[in-house]
Amino acid sequence: MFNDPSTEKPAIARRERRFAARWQQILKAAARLFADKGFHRTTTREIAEAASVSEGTLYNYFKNKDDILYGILTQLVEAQSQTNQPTISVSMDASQFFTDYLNQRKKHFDKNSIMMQALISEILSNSELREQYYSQLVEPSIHMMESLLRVRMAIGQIREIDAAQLSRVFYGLLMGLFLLKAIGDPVIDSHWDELSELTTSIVFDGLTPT
Amino acid sequence: MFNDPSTEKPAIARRERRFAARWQQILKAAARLFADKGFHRTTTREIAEAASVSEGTLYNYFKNKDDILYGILTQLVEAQSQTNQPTISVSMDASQFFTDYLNQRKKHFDKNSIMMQALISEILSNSELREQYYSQLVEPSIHMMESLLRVRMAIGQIREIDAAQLSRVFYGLLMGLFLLKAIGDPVIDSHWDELSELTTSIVFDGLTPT
Amino acid sequence: MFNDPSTEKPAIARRERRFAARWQQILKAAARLFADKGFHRTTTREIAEAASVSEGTLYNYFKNKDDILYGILTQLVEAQSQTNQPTISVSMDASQFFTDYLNQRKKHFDKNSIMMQALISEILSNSELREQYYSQLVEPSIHMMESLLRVRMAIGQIREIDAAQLSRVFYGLLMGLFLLKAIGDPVIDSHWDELSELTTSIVFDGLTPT
Amino acid sequence: MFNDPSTEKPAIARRERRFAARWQQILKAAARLFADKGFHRTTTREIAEAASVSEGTLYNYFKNKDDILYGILTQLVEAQSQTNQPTISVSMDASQFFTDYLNQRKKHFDKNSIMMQALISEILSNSELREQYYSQLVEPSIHMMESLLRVRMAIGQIREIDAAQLSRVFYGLLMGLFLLKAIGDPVIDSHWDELSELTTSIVFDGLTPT
DNA sequence: AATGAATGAGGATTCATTCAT
DNA sequence: AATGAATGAATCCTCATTCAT
Repeated sequence: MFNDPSTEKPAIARRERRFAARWQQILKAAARLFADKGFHRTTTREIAEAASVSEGTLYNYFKNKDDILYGILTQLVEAQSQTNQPTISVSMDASQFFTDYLNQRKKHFDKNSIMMQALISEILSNSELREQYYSQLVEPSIHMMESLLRVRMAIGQIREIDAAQLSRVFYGLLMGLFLLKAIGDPVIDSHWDELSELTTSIVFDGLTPT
Repeated sequence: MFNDPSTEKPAIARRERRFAARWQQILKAAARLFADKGFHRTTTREIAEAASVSEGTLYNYFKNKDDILYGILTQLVEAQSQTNQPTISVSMDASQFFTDYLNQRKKHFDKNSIMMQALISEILSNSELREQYYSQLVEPSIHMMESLLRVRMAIGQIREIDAAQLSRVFYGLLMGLFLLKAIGDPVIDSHWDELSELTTSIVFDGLTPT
Repeated sequence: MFNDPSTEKPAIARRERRFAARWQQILKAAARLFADKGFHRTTTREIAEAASVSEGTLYNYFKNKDDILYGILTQLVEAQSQTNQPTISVSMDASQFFTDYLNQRKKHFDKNSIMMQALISEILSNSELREQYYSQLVEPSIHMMESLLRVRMAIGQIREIDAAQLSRVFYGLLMGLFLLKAIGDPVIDSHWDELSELTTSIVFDGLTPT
Repeated sequence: MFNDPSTEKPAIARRERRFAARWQQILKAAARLFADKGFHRTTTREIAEAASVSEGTLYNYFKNKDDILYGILTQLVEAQSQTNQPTISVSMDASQFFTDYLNQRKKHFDKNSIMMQALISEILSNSELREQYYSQLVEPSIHMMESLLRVRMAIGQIREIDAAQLSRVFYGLLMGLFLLKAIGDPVIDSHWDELSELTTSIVFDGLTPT
């Protein structure tokens, strides 16, 4: 009788929004803790406290502790899919494009660094998570990079190299720098913002003196 | 009663060798398990079983479970200090030298990959271990690379770039490729042996078409 | 949402009562076991079983196994502080007063004998517990006894003796008799109720024949 | 052939003496540790170290850890049986006799206080040990005291009181004072040497003012 | 939907005892 | 007879998960 869709749907939407907000709130708290002390050293009690909810409530939003980890992955995938698209203009100068691309990746790292740090450690010791991480985050990135490189090669802006390998080398470089930062290297940390240009300079012009 | 060194010292030496052997045996077993399922998902019972000793025996060789981790680190440090020395001949062609260096690092990675995988995950979530890892393994490597680069710059074999940053970029590249392999990228895996040359080619000659 | 104190406070109070009840329930069970087989021979599993809770629940009420011991001490201190007050009427005949006092202590012993037996053994081998026991239970008792004695001396009901030492002798006597009972002496056990009078008779009239 | 008893027996005796010496050495070390930290908090490794022998050697001298405790008891029983005899002279003045007796007990306590402290805690939580302690140490002492008292009563030196109970009261008093000292009462500790006279004075002359 | 007490399986660690050398 | 490494049962405690309120 009272089921007026015009009032009911907003109610559902509101509930969904509330749910999503709480979900995020828990996720954020957990990510911060995972990044800080690692997944296994973080207790559900700590997560609950940090998220200002009770321990029981966690289980209304996540199936179990592992599920929070997968939630962070999902979040990261979404973040990346939003960042990736608006990147390229073929006409642009190749090295400028490359610097831009690196900067964009760096921005993405910076913005999501807590979630990435929350995951990275577990990725290396949890094979299921690792596979999902690879197929949902790493592979798409590499594939996109690969096809961008192919385009540049096709129009002669960069020389012909195995694009599959080249894209891996670049992706590896990015991960490596991120890792080195995470491990606490002071030089990387203090020059974090100049690294894109340095890398571009190395990669495009080479080390051979002119 | 009669402290005949010719009989007593060997007895002590034998004991020491037995101790070292057992220590290694446990360490190896633990490293394999840590690399496979992570430190926290590995139980002391599993380590004991894999090392064919009793659980109690573990504690005759290691203060606690964490101590095994530090033992692996110690082992890695030793392995690296043995690998690092015989590196360079200044006269050599710069890009050849670079390829050799990468190959040597790669060999080191390959030989100690289990121990590295055993550590890497924990490094990212255990700050004490991380600091030790950085100061005992990463920093020395980077410093060595840095001084090698300075020499090459001084003699004009490579152009002048901030050596501190450059060495980080290279070290990051190495770590990143190792990580990408650990994460299971098939392209990296199947071309693992060609990567040194590819990387040298990129880094020295650049991507710009000639 | 509406913080109606009339409903909220009782809820908290109810929780507190529930907590206190469980706390007591565990304490009682533990005290009985400690008194019977000693602290170290009692396992947390046994305590849990005897208290009809799970092992984990113990740790919602006590920080660790030692903490149960300190809980028993706390309980004893409270019991004593309630018993101690209603003791004296100065006008009373000195030996009558003394008998009354002994009887009162005896009643206290009897009522709390399980808790005392639970503690006594550990007190002798755990210095921190011993110090707390001394300062919270023994010393106050002795001090009270001492001041009572001083009053009686002042009004000439008992002769002048070092009150500090005298009160220790009495307190020691009480402890010794309690111990002798705990050790299982049959004579003490069967004459437990007459001991106050006997002791008074010895202490006041002396052993010298009249 | 070579079994010349005149040389063999001393050899055996020497071996026995060596055995007894080691046995004592271990016992002393253990008693000190038990007295200090309690039986359960003392490990066999600690005993071995304190006695300068290996852990395995302990088991050549004692069946198990408990057996060391019974060894201490045995030692104490011997010590007491040697102390007890040369005590009394009926002719002596009763209160002098009593002071002497207390002093002798006190000396015994002082001399064996470490062994007593080693045992006392366990006695209260180990029923088998307690029973042995009672029948071998407490009961004989009480019985001796009782018969001494009966003699004094018979000759009219002290008035007629139930000797069984009286001897318990005295024994309890002694134990209580010892306990109070063990618990760390400073007054008892600093007046330890005057307590015999004070006690005699109380017990013989009573508290009633003359 | 939220709470947090209760649960109990699981895990690291200790330690008395054994036994090969 | 002495040693001390090896053993593994036993124990305390933690923590993810459940469920009654």
